[in-house]
Amino acid sequence: MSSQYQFSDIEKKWRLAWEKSELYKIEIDPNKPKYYVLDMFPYPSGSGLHVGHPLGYIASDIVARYKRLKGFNVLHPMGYDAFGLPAEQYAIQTGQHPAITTEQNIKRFREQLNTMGFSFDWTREVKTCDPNYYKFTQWIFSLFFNHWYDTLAQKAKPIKELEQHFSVHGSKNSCVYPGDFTPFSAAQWRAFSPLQKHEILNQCRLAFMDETTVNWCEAMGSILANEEVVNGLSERGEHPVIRKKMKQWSLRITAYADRLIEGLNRIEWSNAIKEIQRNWIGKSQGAEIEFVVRGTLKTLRVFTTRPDTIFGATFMVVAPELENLSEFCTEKNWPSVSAYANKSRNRSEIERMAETHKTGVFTGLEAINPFTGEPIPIYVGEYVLANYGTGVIMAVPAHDERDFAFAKSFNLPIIPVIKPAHSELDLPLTEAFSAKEGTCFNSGFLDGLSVADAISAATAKIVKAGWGKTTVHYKLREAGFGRQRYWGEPFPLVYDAQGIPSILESLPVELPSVEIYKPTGNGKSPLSALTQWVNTPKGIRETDTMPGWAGSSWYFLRYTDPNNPQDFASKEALHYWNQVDLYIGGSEHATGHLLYSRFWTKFLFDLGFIAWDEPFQRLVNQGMILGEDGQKMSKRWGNVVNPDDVCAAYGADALRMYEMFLGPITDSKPWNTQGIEGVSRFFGKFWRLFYHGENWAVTDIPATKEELKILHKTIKKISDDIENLSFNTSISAFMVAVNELTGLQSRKREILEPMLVLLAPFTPYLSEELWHRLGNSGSSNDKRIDSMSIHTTQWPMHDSGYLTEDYFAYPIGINGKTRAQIEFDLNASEDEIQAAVLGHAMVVKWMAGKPMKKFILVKGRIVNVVV
RNA sequence: GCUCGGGUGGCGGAAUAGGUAGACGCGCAGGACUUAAAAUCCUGUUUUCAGAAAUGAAAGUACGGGUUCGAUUCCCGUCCCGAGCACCA
Repeated sequence: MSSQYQFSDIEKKWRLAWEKSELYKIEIDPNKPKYYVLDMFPYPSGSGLHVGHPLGYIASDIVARYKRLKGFNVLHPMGYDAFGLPAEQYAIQTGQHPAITTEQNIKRFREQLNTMGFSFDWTREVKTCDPNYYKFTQWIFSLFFNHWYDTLAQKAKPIKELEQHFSVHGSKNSCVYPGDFTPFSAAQWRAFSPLQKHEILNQCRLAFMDETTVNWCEAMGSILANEEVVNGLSERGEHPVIRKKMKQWSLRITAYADRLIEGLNRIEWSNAIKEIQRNWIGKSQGAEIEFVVRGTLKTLRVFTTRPDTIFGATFMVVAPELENLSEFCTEKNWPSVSAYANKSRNRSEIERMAETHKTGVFTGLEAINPFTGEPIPIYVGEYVLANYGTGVIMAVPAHDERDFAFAKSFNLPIIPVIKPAHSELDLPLTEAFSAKEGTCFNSGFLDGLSVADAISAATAKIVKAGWGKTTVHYKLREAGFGRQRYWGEPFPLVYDAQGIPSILESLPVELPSVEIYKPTGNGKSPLSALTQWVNTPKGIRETDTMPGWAGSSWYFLRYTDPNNPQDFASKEALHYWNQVDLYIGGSEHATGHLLYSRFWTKFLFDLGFIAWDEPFQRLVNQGMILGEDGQKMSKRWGNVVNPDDVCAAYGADALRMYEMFLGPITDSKPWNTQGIEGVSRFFGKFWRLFYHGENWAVTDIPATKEELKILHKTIKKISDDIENLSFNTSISAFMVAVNELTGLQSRKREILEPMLVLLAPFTPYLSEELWHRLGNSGSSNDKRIDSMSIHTTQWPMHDSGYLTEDYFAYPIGINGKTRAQIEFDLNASEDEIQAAVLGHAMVVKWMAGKPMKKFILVKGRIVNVVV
């Protein structure tokens, strides 16, 4: 056995030993409290890892190991989000089946993870592309299909119950979300054809077919989700994206909008992520108001959050995409209006956003402002969006910047109705006064009211007069759930001759093999070419596949019981492992995965499958590790550091320790290759506490009070720091302790053995090795290595008795400036201390004969003399 | 533009129920060991001024104010950086 620290031999030896003994395999154990610590599901890319990737895994592994040592039964699994575009793109390029390349990537990924010494229970590995897994993804989809949302009960209910309701009561009191179908009676329902029934039920199902404007990317031959489009270009590849009507499956996430906002108050996530989700859901409280179109029986319904400004509404604007646009236009004006509308419709998002000034066309019609009775012109204008609110606005140019700009270009009247509470407006206005505080004027019965009061007063009047109602609108859109792609979960359904879908009960519906992976270009997936597969005795299959986020929206539940063939997870496993206690991953998933997972969790909660409705109790977003030049690590900049190289040169323990030492886990910070030397030197120093030259130097001599103080101070610090995920400071504490012990030439088992346990979560290999060299090896015929592994021992308790001091060297300040330091017994009285301080030569000097005004003593902290 | 974070040595960063600013590490400088180098170890290292030195003084946590015996920490204003959202009525 070498007296030197030879990390490569040590790490290899223990890696094999741990694997052989299945050290990290866990089972339900009702006698132990559970702890579930999870890393975000990685996509097994072929390009390998850089040192930034494992950052979160190292942090979660430290917590997992710490919790185990504290006596918790820790669930710490790993798996792969294996469906998705990159594997498919690779298949298109190389003609290799994505399942094969994905499997190769997974193998390599797992090797890299194992090198770094993570304590994953690999018997629980899940892959979203495995039929044994996606069988349940398909099953959950069928649950969405078979449920509707009851707005009164605020939960999902079986569609059968709704059909029952319809056949007895018709649509009356059905409380179905969103419920904007034409009302019908029970008799009518019973008389409806299957197709008519389907069309109504489709408007109720939580998974439904939606004719929507989608983001169509020609280059990729697919629809993209809103979050996959950045500034009118595809996030991946930066291809142009246009808007296109398409029928596809969607999930009715907006039914859960309120609960998704509310739940944020009950979870420990960063403010940033909560705020992003709130913005994304974009709830606004307001009113819908009917404006009569002058000279017709028609009305235009607007949505506004500022009914207090209605006396200043001087025109209206309708969105060009509005279906029934022609109804709100005179015949004479129709040619110019429809020309404008067509142009807008065909313009891409980028073009429309690039437009700096407001455009529009007069419709020739006027509406009556219900409050003033005055007619106001109706325009069609691109700046009004069809898919938000009602697609129609009342424009108040004095108090809205966009309306102001529009009024300026069309020379429309600008009537101010709100002024600052304690000053006057400068008239004429040069810009909109859009503050949400102020006082009403020019506003009839609202004059003198504050904005808040005027909103309630105006709303009350609107409701009382029957002009409208209070409503809530959301920015959140329904979640498009179809991709015209090959490498994803097939939908478990077929359509009959009339196009009515029905669920296939026998799961999984396996993804068939194809010859050509490339999208067809006509908007259909490669599966549509497989006529034999598509045509079944029961009907025609859906050929879209599910999006990448389908499998990742529930994988954390599967880990609790990953090999269960009957259920997505057993009741017992779900009950025992419960919520994820700590979830670590990047913040880029704020509006995708993290929102969808919360949605699915709430849905499964409604159905009674799980007893909690938030998946991740505590979420931590790790920062990025930048290249040494301070730029993002990428091949393009040539600044990528490969963890394999670091492990080979310094060892996995050093990589783990150094990544944690760089700075707070949540911060982005640059990598510095020289910095890792510091960690290496620390290992050397620590090792030399055990070895003096060639010789083993640890003794059983009892430790001194001073040594015990160092140990217990460190136990307390490390325990607190891990709980707070403050790993950088715990590593400093280790270094301080080792420096102090080296100074004392302290080589006692009583100190070093607990120090090793403290270090074990950070440096699993080094700690295990020295633990065994200390003699914790059990008998040679003991086959179960975990009975003697440091990773199954107990975390030391700190004894505050060793930490209390008898004396403290007080800094003595004169008017707040430290001028001297005097040691006092901590039990000394204030009078005693004051007398001694005032008699001290330095104090006398700095008081310079001036009288003392005040004497401040903070016990154990500071003394300050005020003169 | 709006929202949320954040500005501390040459660098990564410590320290906030208000109490000795700069822990720990990197880098740098000097020294020990060595024929020499590497490795290792030791010492110093916020800035300015005075001093040969020990040391002493002043300033200092983006900037300007305020509260306080005392502010990196709390309050007000300004500037800068990062992230998110962005015609959402």
